[in-house]
Amino acid sequence: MPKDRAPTRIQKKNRAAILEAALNVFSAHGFRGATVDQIAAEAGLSKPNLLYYFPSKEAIHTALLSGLLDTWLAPLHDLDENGEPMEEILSYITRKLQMSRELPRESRLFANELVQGAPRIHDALSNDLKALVDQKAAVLTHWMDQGKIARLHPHHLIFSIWALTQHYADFDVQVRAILGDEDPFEGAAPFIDTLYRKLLTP
Amino acid sequence: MPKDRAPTRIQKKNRAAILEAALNVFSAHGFRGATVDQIAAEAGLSKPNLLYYFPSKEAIHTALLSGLLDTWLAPLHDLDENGEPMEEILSYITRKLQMSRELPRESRLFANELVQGAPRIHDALSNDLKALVDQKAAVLTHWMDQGKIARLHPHHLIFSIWALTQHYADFDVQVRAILGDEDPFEGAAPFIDTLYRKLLTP
DNA sequence: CGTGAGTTTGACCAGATGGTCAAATCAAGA
DNA sequence: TCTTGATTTGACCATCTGGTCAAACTCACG
Repeated sequence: MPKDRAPTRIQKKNRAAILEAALNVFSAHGFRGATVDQIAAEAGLSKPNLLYYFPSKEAIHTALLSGLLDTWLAPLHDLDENGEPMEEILSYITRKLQMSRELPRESRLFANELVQGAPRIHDALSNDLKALVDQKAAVLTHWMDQGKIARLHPHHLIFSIWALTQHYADFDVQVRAILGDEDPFEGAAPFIDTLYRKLLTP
Repeated sequence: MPKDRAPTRIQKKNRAAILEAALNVFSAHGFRGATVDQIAAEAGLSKPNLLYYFPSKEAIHTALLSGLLDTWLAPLHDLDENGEPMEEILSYITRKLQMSRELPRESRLFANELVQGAPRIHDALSNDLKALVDQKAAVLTHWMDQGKIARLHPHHLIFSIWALTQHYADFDVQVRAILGDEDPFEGAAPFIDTLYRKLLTP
């Protein structure tokens, strides 16, 4: 394992290649379904070489998840309590849907983890995520108190946004099997926009 | 393997125990993450004994999925084109949400399969499921033409119902981590009901 | 009972998989 | 160029896993 110094050119390149490959493989097959050989091959490294950069399969997975969690929650984080309520929420929704289109692997990585009980990120959920959601729920409640948006259960409002947007990334195969040639996001964007306009109008 | 005769008392009991155990294990760990030993142990059988009833791990999985698909789609199947539109749809939603509460393992079984690209049920999706959804989408469109419900993309309307209801089964850990003690379904039911009343009112 | 089909099991196997290690090779600064 | 740490690899290992098999056991029924 490399010492504690600044990462070399090669270290940077290989670590990045490994994480990129791991994202492909873990998101497509889940933790248990992914093999170190597969990740190594996709990263263009031999298995022992890969294990020179990360001590174990688990370590790769952990590095991936924690590295992506911030990216994943950024849109919610950006929800601005000083902005125009309806506009803020619709823009949050747009960004989430965009992430489902542009980062489906990340979405499925988390989906895989969650659907199997989140054995490796349970802490992050009940600490960091809960704190963030509670905070934003308070903002939503405040907007409701002001009569700016319809009164609804703020947590379930957030869940509904997650469900509606991530569905298109996580269950992509199903959506495409049913829609055929039609681009899922073409129809999803206006549908979801309409839905929340109607729902949130007081 | 037992002959082609009527199943004996023991066969019935053991097959049922195996499928029940398999549902537990597959829904919690996915196909690849589940082991035959685990299923056998949970069914109270030895591994060779289990493989006396099903020829392979794959066969158990297939039997489970195809056995449950009908159950899973029954609520949509029951959507009655001759019923009162709003009432029919809201009742469909209620039944779907109820399934998330009462049959979360089944939901996660399909979720696991779908999120990993549905390698084992791709055919069922683009044939049976697509046909059913297209047919019900036509019913929805008809109701929209009659002005009974708001005009929306029918397929995405169906997707939204799936997303909102199944979210509570598939991502149960996340929902509970955020809600704490609060019962997810207590809040979800009225939230979703309100949502669709607002959305569908012309 | 006795008997034949149905059921169960311990021992076993081959391949896959996560991980190790010493030796070989490479790269960059003195 | 030489040296030293960084990088890479082939060979190897223990364990896990899906699956097999022959032998043993049990059950239902004539």
